[in-house]
Amino acid sequence: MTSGEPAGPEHRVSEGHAALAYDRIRQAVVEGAYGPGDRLVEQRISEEFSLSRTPVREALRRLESEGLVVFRRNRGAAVRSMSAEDVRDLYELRARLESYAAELASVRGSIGSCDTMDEAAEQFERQVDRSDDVGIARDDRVRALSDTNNRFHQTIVAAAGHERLTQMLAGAVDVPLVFRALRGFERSELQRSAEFHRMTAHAIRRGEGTRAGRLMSEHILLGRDRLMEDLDQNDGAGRERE
Amino acid sequence: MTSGEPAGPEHRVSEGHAALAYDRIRQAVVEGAYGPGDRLVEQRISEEFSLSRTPVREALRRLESEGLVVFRRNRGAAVRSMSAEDVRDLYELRARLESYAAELASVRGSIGSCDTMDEAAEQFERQVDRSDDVGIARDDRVRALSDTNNRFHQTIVAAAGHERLTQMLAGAVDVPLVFRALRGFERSELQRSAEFHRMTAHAIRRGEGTRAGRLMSEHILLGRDRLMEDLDQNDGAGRERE
DNA sequence: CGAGCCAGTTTTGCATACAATCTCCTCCCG
DNA sequence: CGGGAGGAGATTGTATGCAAAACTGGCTCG
Repeated sequence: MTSGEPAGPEHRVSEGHAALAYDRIRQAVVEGAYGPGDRLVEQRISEEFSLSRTPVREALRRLESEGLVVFRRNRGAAVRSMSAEDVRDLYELRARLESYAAELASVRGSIGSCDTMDEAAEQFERQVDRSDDVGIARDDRVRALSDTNNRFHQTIVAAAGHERLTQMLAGAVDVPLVFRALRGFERSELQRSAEFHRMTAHAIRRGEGTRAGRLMSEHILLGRDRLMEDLDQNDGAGRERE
Repeated sequence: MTSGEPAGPEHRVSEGHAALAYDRIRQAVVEGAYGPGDRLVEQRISEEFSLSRTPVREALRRLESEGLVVFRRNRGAAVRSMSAEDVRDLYELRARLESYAAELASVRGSIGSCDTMDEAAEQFERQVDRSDDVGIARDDRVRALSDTNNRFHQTIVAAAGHERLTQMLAGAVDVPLVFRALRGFERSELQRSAEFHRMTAHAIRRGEGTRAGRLMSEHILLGRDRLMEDLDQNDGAGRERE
């Protein structure tokens, strides 16, 4: 191992340095610490994390395969920037994939996964109800909401029991955008999302795959519509070069 | 560059060693030179291609993200082996994605892409008609058929103009299986495929997205059914361990 | 005779070194 | 004063070295 971890065996590297770099870069991109178009220079990142370039490079290529960053030959990685059309397309793709996942979960899901799903839906609802609390910083509330939302969706995807689909959804759910969308939601919109979560979960539990799929699709497309308004207002064209 | 290229500037490395390794490993996997479960040892492969391990490793991770190989921590890469259920699931996923692509192509496709599509469909048909020729080795015929088939499908995907979808289909179309499926097709089944190609192309050209999507889906699911019979007969359970 | 364990080998995962390419800035010439 | 050649610095792409982890085989001990 390198120097730099003086004492403390609690610094687990159990998943390897590449996975660690992946997690941290991903989080930075998701939360917007690196904005669209920003270059991700291997040397700088590796110094930032006290690693060599090798695992950083590996992490970047993995993020590329998930669509979060783009590579250009001899120019390295940069955070992907998307036009409004790209966002629209991506959300429709996601809607179809998660709709499929919901259908499968209706057929294959276990009781346990249904319980987890319900639990996440209820927690989401509680967090929405408490969304007026001034005790917590807005960003922290959004982050908690985002985590719970992800947990709900991921539970369904896992219940579908389709490895390839799971892998693809990791690349189709543009987490930076979901984060941003949740941030811009009004309370009533959050409540509507919670409603869709409940309805979808209910359909899945009853094994009504087609309805579950349609609800999920509609849920995601509603989110898309709201996000598109946001993008139109704030970014104008939403196009960033380089 | 390394030694080993004494004379001749024609040895273009224009795309980089990693891309070269990617192409060659991929081809080996697709055509079955490496079978499911075979380990892909970095050292051996790099010697085989006269490269260092670095680009080979990068190529392997890329193939992993496309689902052709699997990695296990500290155990490296192996060709992915799939159960019959996995194959069934994968084909349904592909059917949905390509169905979406066909819908989009109906709306967004240019005249030029329609022409390319028709041309590929016609070539496929001609190759099917000539599939009795004894002048050509069976494997070469299948390879040509596979190439043309890929060209048809990829033209539609390209016409959809959805970058992310394109990327995903690269990982959802399990080329080894498609190759194998075509290999097992009877002449009548090939003719039916050609028929579906024509019908789908027609629907796309007329802008009837829903029909195009359904035809594409049915086309792919028919291929799946045929392949599943094959797998059931030849592999028994189709499960291979380590 | 079988289970467990220890050493040797293989292979991965990470670090580092080096060469090729790109970028950008300067400087010279028209 | 503008534009292009060229060189310095920055950054990627590839090669290689090394330590840790996993597999293999044989040995001991029950």
